[in-house]
Amino acid sequence: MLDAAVRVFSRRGFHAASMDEIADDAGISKPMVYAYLGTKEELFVACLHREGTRLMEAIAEAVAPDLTPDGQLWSGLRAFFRFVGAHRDGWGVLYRQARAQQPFADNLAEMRERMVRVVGVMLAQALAAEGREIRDTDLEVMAYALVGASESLADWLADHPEADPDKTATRMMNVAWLGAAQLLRGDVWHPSGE
Amino acid sequence: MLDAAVRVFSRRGFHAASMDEIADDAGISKPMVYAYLGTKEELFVACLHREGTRLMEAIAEAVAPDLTPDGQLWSGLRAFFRFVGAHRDGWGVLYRQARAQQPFADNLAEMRERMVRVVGVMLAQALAAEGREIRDTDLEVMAYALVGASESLADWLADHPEADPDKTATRMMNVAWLGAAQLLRGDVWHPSGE
Amino acid sequence: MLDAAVRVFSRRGFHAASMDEIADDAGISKPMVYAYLGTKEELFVACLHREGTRLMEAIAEAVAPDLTPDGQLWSGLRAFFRFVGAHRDGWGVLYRQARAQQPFADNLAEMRERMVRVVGVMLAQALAAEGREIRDTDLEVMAYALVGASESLADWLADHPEADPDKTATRMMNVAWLGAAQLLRGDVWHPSGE
Amino acid sequence: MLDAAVRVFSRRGFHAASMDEIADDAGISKPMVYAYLGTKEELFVACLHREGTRLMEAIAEAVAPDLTPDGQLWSGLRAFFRFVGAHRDGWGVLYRQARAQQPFADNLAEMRERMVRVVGVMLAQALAAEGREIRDTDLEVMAYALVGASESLADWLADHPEADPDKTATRMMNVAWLGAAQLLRGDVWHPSGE
DNA sequence: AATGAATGAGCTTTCATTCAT
DNA sequence: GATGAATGAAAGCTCATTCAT
Repeated sequence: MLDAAVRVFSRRGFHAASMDEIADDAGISKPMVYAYLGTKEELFVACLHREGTRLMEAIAEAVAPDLTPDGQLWSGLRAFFRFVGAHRDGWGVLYRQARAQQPFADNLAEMRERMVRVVGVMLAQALAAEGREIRDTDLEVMAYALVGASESLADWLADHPEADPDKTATRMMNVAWLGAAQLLRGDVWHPSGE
Repeated sequence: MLDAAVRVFSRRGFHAASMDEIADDAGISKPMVYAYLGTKEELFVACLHREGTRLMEAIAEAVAPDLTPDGQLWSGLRAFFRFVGAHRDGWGVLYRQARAQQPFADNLAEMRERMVRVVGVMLAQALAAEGREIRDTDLEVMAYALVGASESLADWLADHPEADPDKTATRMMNVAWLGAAQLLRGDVWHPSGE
Repeated sequence: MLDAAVRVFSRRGFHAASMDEIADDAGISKPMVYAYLGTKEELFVACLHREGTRLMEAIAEAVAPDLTPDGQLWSGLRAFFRFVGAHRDGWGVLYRQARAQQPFADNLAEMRERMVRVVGVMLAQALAAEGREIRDTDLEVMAYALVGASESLADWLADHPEADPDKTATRMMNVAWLGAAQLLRGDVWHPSGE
Repeated sequence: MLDAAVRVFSRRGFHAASMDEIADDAGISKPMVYAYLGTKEELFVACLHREGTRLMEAIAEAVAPDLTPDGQLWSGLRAFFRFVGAHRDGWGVLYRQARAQQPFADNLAEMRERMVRVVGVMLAQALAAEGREIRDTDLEVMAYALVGASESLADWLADHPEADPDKTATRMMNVAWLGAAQLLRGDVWHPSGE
């Protein structure tokens, strides 16, 4: 039943989507939508929540704890891009929508935090394995950058229907891991002469 | 006068923003807004255009052609994060809004393409300097990832008013450049055993 | 429910009539008006159509094909003036409004054409009965004049609530038929000495 | 200066005409329009008045008191149709407009009354010349019918730019005068068997 | 004397939301 | 329990009308 809502929100965007169309698409009457899922905002949050959960589960399932750090990252990225590839409409637009509609910024922020935390843990483990450490803020920002780069490529993937999710994941891995690997080794770039 | 519009669009989002509120915020009457800037859509495009131009100029001004590749990237990133830090509203309108509102996706896409192209050129120059080359698609995707990571950190910066733009730029540089440097040297990560 | 619309359009004119007033007058809420009858223009066309159809039917019903030509004309005129007398509002909408509002001129023109054609056929039959004939343009203009005279008297009737429709019809018949009868006999007036 | 107003009212209709366009067309600024001619309604009345006066004058000038009754009618009709032919826009639309806009109904009614009275006088003179008389109401209605038929043909003329005013006048004369002549002779049509 | 700039008020239209059946 | 019917509220946009220069 949420499927209809996701479809319509994806197709039209949050504001342009009308409860009429959602009810129609779901094959039930409008009052039922209100009875089961409440306000339009609540409905959107519900969509967001479900899609977010599914994504998280898909990734969590893929990241086996016994893998090496780069193996974990790779598995996670691949799962992520596969999910986006399979739910181009749902994910891409839900995400893009949520980012733009102030009222949902918090819901989204929370989701992103969770992803950032997961990535952060991976990085921390990798660091520990190398016997090195890094400031928490740096870790967070780095994780942010990786998540952001992934989101951006996810957008790119959603806009290029013919693109291959796995290949996209490989590319992201190259950008991410090689950079990260350097950092993990202690190589640090800093502005020269300042 | 566009300032008010940028503020309100950023605060509310495109749809939720009402022309009444924009007029109020600007301290003029609604008909004046229409007289000077036309339709709500045209108004938004005008905001988009101005903010985009400002951002581009800020970056272009910073990137001196006689710098080394990493010097260019660093200058560009620093200018970018400084701009975002100083124009949080503008950034909100530019990216968070425009990305989600179908009608403006094109305007935004064009701008992003320009940035991606600029970054791509930098990378290509660096490659040439090393005597190496890379497939165009890979270049594009890589540039996309860098731009995306920057956008994401920009969001982070916009949400953390106390954060320092220059420090954020440095962090981004670390993620970006070290990773890129590896790639430029020919190191390629690929899924093992698949 | 169209009744309210006809009343208000007749009272205010197309432009000056507000959907609010129509909804009020109908005792329902504005969105209902839109749900049932669509746009203001569509609503007006609907009014036009209904009133026009009613008028045509009233006349068609009255004009029995087995009557003599003057009997037909008389029956038609009587039906016409009775209708106008009974539906003063409707008449107002039909003619006074539609004639002036460019977008509806066509709808009206079509109806008037139908009336002109009917009158033209009557005249032609009468001519044939007398073994005479007349140029088509003359016929059309004559029919036009008769229809116009009738419309004018209809206006007069609509403005004089105490006037008797049948008497008005008789008067119109006198003007119309005696003049026509002359013409049919071949008497033609022409400017002397020119 | 009224010319511009007449042009614009003709082109657009009363409501659709904007004061901006009128001022533009007149080559002066809007406040001047208000200074010289007042409200939009007042402006329209002024147009109506001027056009009406011109029409009346054109007719009055043509109707010499020493003519025979049919000579007077003919001269009047010819002047009328010539005027309409020469001012197709102005007259046709002003008239059609005024008829539809409630607020101006009175102004228009007054003008029409004047014409009816003039025609009535002609008919009464003709009657007197024949030594016959007729009830006042009948006279009025007859005059109304003639005026109405003329208006209708004027509309027709305004819509057929290639039509010849004098020919139209002749046709109207045929319809009008032959019918009237009969009536003047005492021939009266009345519903048979009722 | 003439105008550019400004606005209050109003109109059509659309929805999220709820009764009454 | 489910719905067709209904509405309050608001939004975009326009225009007759007037100041302040």
